[in-house]
Amino acid sequence: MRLVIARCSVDYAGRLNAHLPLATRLLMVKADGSLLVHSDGGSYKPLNWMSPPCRLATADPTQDQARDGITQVWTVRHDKSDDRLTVHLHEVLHDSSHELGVDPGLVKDGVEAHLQELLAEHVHTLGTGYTLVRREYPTAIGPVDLLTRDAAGAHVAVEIKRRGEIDGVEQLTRYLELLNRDPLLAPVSGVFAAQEIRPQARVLAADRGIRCLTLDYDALRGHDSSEHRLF
Amino acid sequence: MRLVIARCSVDYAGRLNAHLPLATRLLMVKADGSLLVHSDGGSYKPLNWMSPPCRLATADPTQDQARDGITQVWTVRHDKSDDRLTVHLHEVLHDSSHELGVDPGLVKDGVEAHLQELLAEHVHTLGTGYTLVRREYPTAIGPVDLLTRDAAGAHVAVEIKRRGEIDGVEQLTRYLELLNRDPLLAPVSGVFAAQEIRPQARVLAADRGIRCLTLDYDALRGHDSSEHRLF
DNA sequence: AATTAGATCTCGACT
DNA sequence: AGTCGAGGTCTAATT
Repeated sequence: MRLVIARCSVDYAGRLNAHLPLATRLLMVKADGSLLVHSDGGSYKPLNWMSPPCRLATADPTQDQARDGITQVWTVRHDKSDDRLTVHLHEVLHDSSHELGVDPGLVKDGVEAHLQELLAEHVHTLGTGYTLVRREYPTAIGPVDLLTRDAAGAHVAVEIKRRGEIDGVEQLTRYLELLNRDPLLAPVSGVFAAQEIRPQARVLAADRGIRCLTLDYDALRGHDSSEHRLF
Repeated sequence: MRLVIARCSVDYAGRLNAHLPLATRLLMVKADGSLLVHSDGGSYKPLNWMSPPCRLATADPTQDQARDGITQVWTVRHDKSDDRLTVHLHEVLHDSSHELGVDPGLVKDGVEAHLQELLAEHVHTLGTGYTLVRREYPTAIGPVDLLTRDAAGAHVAVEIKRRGEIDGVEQLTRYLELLNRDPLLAPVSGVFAAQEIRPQARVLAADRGIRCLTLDYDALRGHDSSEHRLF
């Protein structure tokens, strides 16, 4: 990885055209030739970048460019498309290279799949006497996250999201419509379960006769009988 | 901006839990206290990060941690949530700080809205005798980019994209289906206009009887009567 | 503050 | 290789 701090202007041409006026920025050249242009604020997204696979070429300025104070011109071209990034460097304030090696990568925990797993394991969270029929119960338009029965034996379909938004309620509605056509299952009611449920989703769920359930991930995990931790 | 190259492990706890095993990485500390952890590959997304507003605290290792080879412990806490990022530094290979100043920011050009504006202005690009009915013609499922009439007075709906892909053709198909139900408009034909049209999209468009039109952005802009330039 | 739609989205899974 | 869905999505515009 090469790190360059430089006063520079940047132009991107590809899916759109974009221009960065002259200012001091970080230029990060990764081992695969990709380039990131970062300012000293904002979020994790660079101001400008070129994704791999791509190639970086550095060139001397033309006489005209040199007269304008440009000392180097970098051009990064994408291998597959005609996207290109052009950096005009005026002044290099720092330049260092570092050997990083291959990264072992990220280990994640706590995604939707895990919530489903946990809720399947602790189906009593839905209410006393609930039992699990199966996870990923298949329907014509895709699998329902959980199919359960309540204490009275009536079927209850559960849709699980990390963040409960309106489209999740729509999805569950479609499942319920389909499941209720099956005389062996009907009547099937619905539960919309999520760590956080948006007000609008709550309103729509209420309108559709769907119950909302806020999940406490840590509490569910705390009672996890298998007690398997990723780290 | 502070740039640190270090052998480190990283843990994130917040909306999910994630762990990065010990390896050499770039730690970028921005002026607003935000932290980005980058490897020497991948796209512009960091392996791990903390977005502003947040605060970075550095601490000495405990005796146990020091015994494990940890020389510094960084903790970044988000101001508004309880998200936190913990970095255990084992070996610092580089450490430099740089004054970047405020960035003037990105100037974008060539977005879909501008293409639409230009094509509306130069509706003859669609063919001789074409006239504009209106931009953003409303339908039940959303506005059609352009509704026009050809030289013979027949209606033509136009969908505009920067890059024409298959979903754009699907979108236009749905509009055409709807517009053709209106006896005052029918028959309505379609034009799929984009700077670049993918082969697959071309095939689907042909199958649906939709004409494809490749837009030359520079040419359209060159004839722009208003001649307003962003830069 | 909440919501919506777009992104040079990125990223992973599945076909 | 394409397609689909989710993301610690992020981001900006609009209500």
